[in-house]
Order: sequence, then structure tokens, then C-alpha cells
Amino acid sequence: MITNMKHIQTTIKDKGIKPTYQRLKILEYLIETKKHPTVEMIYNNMKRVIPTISKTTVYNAMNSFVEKGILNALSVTGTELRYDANTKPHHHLLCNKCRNIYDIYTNSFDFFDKKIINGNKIDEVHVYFKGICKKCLEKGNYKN
Amino acid sequence: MITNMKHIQTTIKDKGIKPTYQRLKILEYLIETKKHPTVEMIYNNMKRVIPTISKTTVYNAMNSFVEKGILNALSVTGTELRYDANTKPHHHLLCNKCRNIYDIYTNSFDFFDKKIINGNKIDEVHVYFKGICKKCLEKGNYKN
DNA sequence: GTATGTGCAAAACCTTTGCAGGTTA
DNA sequence: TAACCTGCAAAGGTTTTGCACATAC
Repeated sequence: MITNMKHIQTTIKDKGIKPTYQRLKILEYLIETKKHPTVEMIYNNMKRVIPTISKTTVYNAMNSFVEKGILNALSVTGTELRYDANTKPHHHLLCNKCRNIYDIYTNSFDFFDKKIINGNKIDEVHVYFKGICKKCLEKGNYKN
Repeated sequence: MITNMKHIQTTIKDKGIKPTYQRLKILEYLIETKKHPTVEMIYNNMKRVIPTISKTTVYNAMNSFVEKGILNALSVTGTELRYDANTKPHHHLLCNKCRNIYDIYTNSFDFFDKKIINGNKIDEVHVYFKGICKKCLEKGNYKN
């Protein structure tokens, strides 16, 4: 899928958010990256494109995008939030070795959608895996 | 399961942690509660038993316990960590109405244990649900 | 007696807020 | 022009660190 600015602009406008240059470049970066970046990482990348950008603007953009359903926020590390523009249903793997986060596709959890468990109504299922990613396995880059 | 101090003391010693009074009372509280408390909540409860206790001690104890596998840290709210002494395999429900966290037991995820998905080795499956808890459903205490 | 833990204060880190000036439609 | 956004500085909230004193074995 080719990312183009026209498409990004449309996405933002359709959700009722003003397509400022900062927001367009931030969303472009998030759609292209697979890194599930933190605000810090986004900020450092954006500085190369927009040297005057502030972290506040990144935080504001993240909050707007999450609110409008353009992005998902992940809290897997416990300390800081990570952001993901991949809107296809999927889950995540946190590699215990390299600490990168990878997308994992499986439909094994669709089962739970809108299910009642022990009297509780399930609306969303959040899953993340911990383990060793493919790259680290291939490198033998892990203990055990 | 009855919680007694002798058993808690043994648990702590077996993991190579010194069984100070503060640690014993903190772990006792965590084993008895079902609230998945934050450090703030633990601290407030401990003050009633040990008025001179500090938050630093609670943080230190949490870090030692998690390191030794006595407790699990949960990052479901995104802002602060919650702690859980329930060592039986289980998952969690964050109620979108009352914001409490409840235990959910299901074996539907055992399937993933030690599985390889797309070349990645899965060691742990972390699941939490968002929805409406049983109590709020019964009270009609929710929107939609 | 030595190693370790406790608790205070300060610092570090992530995120939000207040606000003056600038930009969008 | 009216509404909204940006970016600086300050503040808020959670967690960690430095250190003197106290406690455990």
C-alpha cells in the first residue's frame, strides 16, 4: 500500500480534524513505520522534517488521532504509550530480547467479540504476546 | 485458601528476599485483596497498619516481588501500574463503567503456549478485556 | 558486623495544561 | 474573521535514585 499525502489529508478531514502540516507529516510517519513508536521517537523523527516542532504538538496529535479512531495506543511496556496506525485487527509481540514490537495476525480471538463471560460483557479483546521474535531466533540472539 | 503469615514468610524467604515486616504486610494485603491495586492504593492501606511506611518502600517491594515472580504487574490503564498476586493463569476485565479490574478465567488461550507464529516464539499470552462487568450490567449502570 | 532495607527528599520521566502568537478554512 | 492549532514554559502524576539511619541474620 502506497502512502500518499492526498489520502492522508482525506483521512484526517473526514474525521473532522484540521489537516495541518504537522499532523499530516506525523500521520504519514506513523502509517509508514512498523516500529510502534513512542512520542519521543515520533518527536525525534519529526524534528528532521519540521525542526521547530514541539512535543506538545505530537501529544496533541496523538490524542486527537486516538480519539477519532485513526490510531491505537498500546500500553505494553508499562512506562510509556506506543502508537499504531495499523487499523487491521491484529495483536502484538514484545520480543524479550530486542524489545521491539511486531504485529501478529491471528483470528483466534474473534471468538470473544461481544461474548458474555461469567456475566461480564466483553467489548474489546486486547492481546499481546511476549517471546522471541523471528529475527532474534534466527540470529540465536537469545538465552535458553 | 487461608492466608497466614508463616506461609507468606516462607514464600518470601524461598525467593531470596528478606522477610521484613513491611514486605510481609504488603504481600499479605496483595494476596487477600482482589482489587489489583496501584502503589497509591497499597500505600494508603499499609499506612493504617504501619503509619511510618513510605511509598519508596512500597515501590521497592513491588519491584523485588515482580523480579522474583511473586507478583505480576499489569499495565491496562496506561497511566499507572497495577499489581496482582494471583498466580493462577488468568486474564483481566477492565470495566468501562466502574473502572474496576476483575479476574477472568478461561482456558481459550492455552492453545498459544510455546507456539510458533510466523516464525516468532510465543512464551506468554497477555490478555485483557474491556467491557461492562457483571455488577454494572445488573445495575443497568452503563450507557448504550 | 556486614550486608541489606527503610524512608525522606530530590530528581527523572511521561503527559497535560495555560496561554500568547500564528494558521486554517 | 472566527475558530482552531502550535509551541513554549510550567505543572501534574508516577516511578526512580541518593543517602543517612535502622534492621536482619
